[in-house]
Amino acid sequence: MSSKKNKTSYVILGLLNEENLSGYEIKRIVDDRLSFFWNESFGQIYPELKRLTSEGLIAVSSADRPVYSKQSIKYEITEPGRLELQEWLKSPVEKELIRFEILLKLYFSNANSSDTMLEHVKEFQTSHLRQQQLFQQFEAQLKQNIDVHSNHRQILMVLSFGQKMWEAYAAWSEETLRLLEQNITAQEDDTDE
Amino acid sequence: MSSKKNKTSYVILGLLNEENLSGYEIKRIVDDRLSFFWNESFGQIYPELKRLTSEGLIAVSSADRPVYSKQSIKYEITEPGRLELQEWLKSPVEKELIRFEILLKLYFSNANSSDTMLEHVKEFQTSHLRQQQLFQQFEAQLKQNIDVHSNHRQILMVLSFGQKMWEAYAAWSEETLRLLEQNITAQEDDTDE
DNA sequence: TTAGGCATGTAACCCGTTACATGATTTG
DNA sequence: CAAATCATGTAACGGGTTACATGCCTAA
Repeated sequence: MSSKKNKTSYVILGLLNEENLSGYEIKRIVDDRLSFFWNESFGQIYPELKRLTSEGLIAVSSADRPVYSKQSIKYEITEPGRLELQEWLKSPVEKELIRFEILLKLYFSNANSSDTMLEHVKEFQTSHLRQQQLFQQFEAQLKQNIDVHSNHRQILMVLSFGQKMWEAYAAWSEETLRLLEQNITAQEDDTDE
Repeated sequence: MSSKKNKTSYVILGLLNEENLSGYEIKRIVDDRLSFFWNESFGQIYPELKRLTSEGLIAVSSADRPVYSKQSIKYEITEPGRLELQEWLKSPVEKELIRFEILLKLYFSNANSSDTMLEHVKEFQTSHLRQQQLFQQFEAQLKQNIDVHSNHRQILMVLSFGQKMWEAYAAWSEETLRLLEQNITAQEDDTDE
């Protein structure tokens, strides 16, 4: 009911809606599966778990917490929590937040710094290629045992977004590397004269 | 020298490196030309201008501040400021920051909320199409009077990134809308039986 | 003359990361 | 048994948005 929560709370509610999890597990799932478009830190997750518990949107799961495994605290979503999640799903999507430092640097660079930018773009290219490959494994797994009754279809749509982004990154990297190399050769010809 | 400044300071230094500007003009330029991968608010710009001035990296430009136009304060970059900018250009690029709320919602949605998601994706599609068209105008302008001696080439590389992203957004939107529509029809068939 | 854009600035607040602290459990 | 990983949590700090306050200037 008391809407306008921070996004971390919805990440928690969304994940708990599927299965009972501890704070640590939530962090791992976000890192493993959502990291290409989202991230959370422990410093957000743990306090938020307490807050959501005090508000009754989630609860410590006694079923998942047998005496012999004390150190991990699993949480489960409550009915009010599910309602809150559904309401958020329907609310308007906020504009995405994007900050590409590499584009900022490129924008402020000039012909003289082409060699520096070349290195930056190369790094950009390889790091994204690595990330893309990791996600392709996950995608292949999902596609094999697709379950119509869970949200596998939705997850595939999300991964498809990532896939298209990475393709765009790759195409841009190659194009830009070519252009920067041209700049460098042109520069060298200049100084030769 | 005292490195590790916030990003706002480099945006300011980068823009002042091209021409003398006021805080208000800086904000407008960021909104007009960088908004697809960066943004700044007045609450960051004005205090940062003061800080950079007190550090001697920029200075109030007396030349650009004739008595008759008092209300606008133009700043110019200093030599130490240019050095600081060059150092930052060479430093490693920080990983980009991305948060797509629409993907979060899609990830946590299920077959039952396909109609809601359909609306969200439609909104996503049109808003990006609008933005893309605005930037295509700017790009066309730039390409006509390309100046080799300023950083026009670099700006075109940045715009090409945006172009490829928007193409990816468009392709994903269409693909996803089709899939969601399929979900909805399948759902209706289900309830018909 | 009044509305809208130009222009600067501050304060409150929220968000988010990082560093730190602590301890249990597992594995080589 | 030592190192890595699992696990929870807090505090400090810095980043960044929003709201607010103020006033000038210009064009309908």
